[in-house]
Amino acid sequence: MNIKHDKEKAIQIGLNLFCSKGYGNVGLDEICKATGMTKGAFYNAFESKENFLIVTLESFDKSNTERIINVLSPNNKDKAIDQLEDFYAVMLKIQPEMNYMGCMVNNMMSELAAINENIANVTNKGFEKIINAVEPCVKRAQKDGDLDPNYDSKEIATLLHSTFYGVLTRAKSLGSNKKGFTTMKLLFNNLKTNKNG
Amino acid sequence: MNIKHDKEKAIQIGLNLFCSKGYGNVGLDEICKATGMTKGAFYNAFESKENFLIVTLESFDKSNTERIINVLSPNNKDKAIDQLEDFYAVMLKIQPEMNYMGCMVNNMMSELAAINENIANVTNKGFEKIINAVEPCVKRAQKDGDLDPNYDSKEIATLLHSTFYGVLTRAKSLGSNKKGFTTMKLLFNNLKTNKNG
DNA sequence: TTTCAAATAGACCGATTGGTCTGTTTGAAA
DNA sequence: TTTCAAACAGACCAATCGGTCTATTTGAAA
Repeated sequence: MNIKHDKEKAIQIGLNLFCSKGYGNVGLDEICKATGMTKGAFYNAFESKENFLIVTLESFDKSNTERIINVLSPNNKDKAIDQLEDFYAVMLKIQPEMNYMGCMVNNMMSELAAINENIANVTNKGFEKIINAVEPCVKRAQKDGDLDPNYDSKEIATLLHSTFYGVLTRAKSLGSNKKGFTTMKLLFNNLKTNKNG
Repeated sequence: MNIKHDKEKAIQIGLNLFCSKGYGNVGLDEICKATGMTKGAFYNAFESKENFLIVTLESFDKSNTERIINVLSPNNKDKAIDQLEDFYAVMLKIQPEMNYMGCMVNNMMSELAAINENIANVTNKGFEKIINAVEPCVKRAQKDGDLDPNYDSKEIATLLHSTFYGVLTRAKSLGSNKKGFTTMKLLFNNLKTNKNG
């Protein structure tokens, strides 16, 4: 009985639903319909809707962190600062085709952290992981002289991600990522030591 | 019969509830309990829960815009750049005592814009109003030589507010505004033309 | 004082929520 | 082939959702 595969698929579908519609706006019936599961199958695989959210969040966390580390790892072609700028540009670019899902950690943080301590803890840790994944590339950009080495690399990473979340939220609401590119570009231009870079 | 006063009070209470808990996480029973209204009184005063949200959003919009314009208006004491920096610092500082309400426009944008076109329109307009309220002060800071005049003032205002929303969201989740001050400070330091200002 | 529409109270409604429970199917191990 | 626990189907549940409805109260105008 290969149930592992179906469970993973369900997690992916849940991730899409939660990100594009929000946790409270998606009911169990919709989850079951979208995943092709019945209540029986769902509750055999997951403890509760909240547990499903947490499992889904952890799945996002893992794959997202891996992708960031992969995309921002040192290579011989790209400068660190360009990797950073490209990373956010690509993430923003794909939003329309992924239904403006944005960043699940931030989405759930915004919707649920204030009323659910459990989710607050998970999302806070998820945020921290993202920062830690971005930070090494920031540090390299600082060593390259493209970002000011006098600032803490983790704080720069935090600024990048905080701004990006604000940008994603507005893109989702506008149904357009166009203005977001300008905002991120402006942030990078101001962070760079060489303003004509 | 002076119902106007009660209605305004209800709007303020609703604003607090929606901002600190989210729209979907607050039911009509809770609204009625908090405002001291009955269902009868509530539905006599407002068309629906969604209409109540919109009225509440418009109320926030109005008072928020007025406050921004007031706080960021030219005066002989403060430089424009300091007004801007102080404004965001104060807004962040008061978050703990206002139950980390954050910015209602952004909160509702995040929670509802993707599934409710009506709310998306209202929040997009609200966002625009905020930017327009901040922009003149940015322009003065550019004239003062404290912000780079080569950038569009509205885009700088958009960057400020987008970052601030990311900061507010994380502060709410952490239950602490401490890290937020650092992030906003870092943004301002990088935006300023005189980095030792 | 009488009148009457507006305001209010709160029982009530159908729909939906997350979740449970019982019976059935499945498939690997014995 | 028999066995049996895990997986599954889906009817069912109490609680809650936003909202309605009728009876009652209110208070300014006549």
